Amino acid sequence: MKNTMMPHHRMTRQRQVILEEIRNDKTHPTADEIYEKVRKRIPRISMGTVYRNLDMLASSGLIKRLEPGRSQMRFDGDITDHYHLTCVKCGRIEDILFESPENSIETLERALGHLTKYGVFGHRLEFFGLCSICRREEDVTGLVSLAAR
Amino acid sequence: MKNTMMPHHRMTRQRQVILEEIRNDKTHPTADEIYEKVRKRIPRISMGTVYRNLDMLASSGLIKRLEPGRSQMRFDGDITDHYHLTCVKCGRIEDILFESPENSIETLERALGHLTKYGVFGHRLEFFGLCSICRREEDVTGLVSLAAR
DNA sequence: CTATGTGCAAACTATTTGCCGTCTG
DNA sequence: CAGACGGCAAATAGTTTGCACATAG
Repeated sequence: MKNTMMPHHRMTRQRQVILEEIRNDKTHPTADEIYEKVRKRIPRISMGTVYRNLDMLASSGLIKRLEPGRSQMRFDGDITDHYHLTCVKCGRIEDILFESPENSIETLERALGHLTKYGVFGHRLEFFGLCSICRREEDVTGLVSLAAR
Repeated sequence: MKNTMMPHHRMTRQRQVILEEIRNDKTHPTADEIYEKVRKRIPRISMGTVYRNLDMLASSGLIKRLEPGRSQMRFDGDITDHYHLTCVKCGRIEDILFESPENSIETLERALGHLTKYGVFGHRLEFFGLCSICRREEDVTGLVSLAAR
């Protein structure tokens, strides 16, 4: 009752290396950042191969495709459920790990759970703010005035 | 204590018509959909002008720029706070108006409110499911199996 | 008047694809 | 050894930009 006519996927060296590099990268890299890293190990690899593999790996669930509005796609080797913070200053994407007093994420997830009853199967929740690096630079200097996006 | 060196914006006919067309369109149109509509009223308008004005209108807050991952930008003349449902089948974007028993959105917003304490200024929350049109087609036939995205 | 905006066309960026030879299973 | 895959280069799609003229305020 499964795998009827499913194309068979091979684990080529290219695919293997791409997967490894994404898994070893906590920065949510773009396709060309991945390309550069992989190229150090497989110099003649092409961008087309990288994209094809990113597609394949994402649709088979081995990696996650992030889709920040506007800018390019980014990829995440961490496929466990978590949210991201997109930095409004530098564009970097960080994981959000709230162990807040209010357990906000749990409240959120509970609320989101209710929605599935109304025809919603999934959601994407993204946060905007300053990443840890930009927060440091910004310091007490000035608070960022943020147009809601 | 304001408007120091701010460029002055003119309300040209092009800008006016673009704004009108977006405001009269509940479908969250793409740039080229807007272009086609505007072209019926200003035949010689160019795509460049449409894009420049969409940028300007969005950054001045007169319209909202939606940024569905992958696909093109879409725009919304309704700038009041609301969430969207992106149809996983046809890509259409609908407004979500939950007046659910659990008041899920209120719970959500309350939870999201807490996060601002932790350096998050804004968020984007998108839902995935079937839009009203595709829901009708799908009928009782088959439930969509949805990879979490 | 003059800075802001327009039309046009060319440029750009990220991503996708066709072709054909290569290699995995 | 067949079908999946890779390299290469060209093609796309969406969006942006430089330029010279037009126009709102």
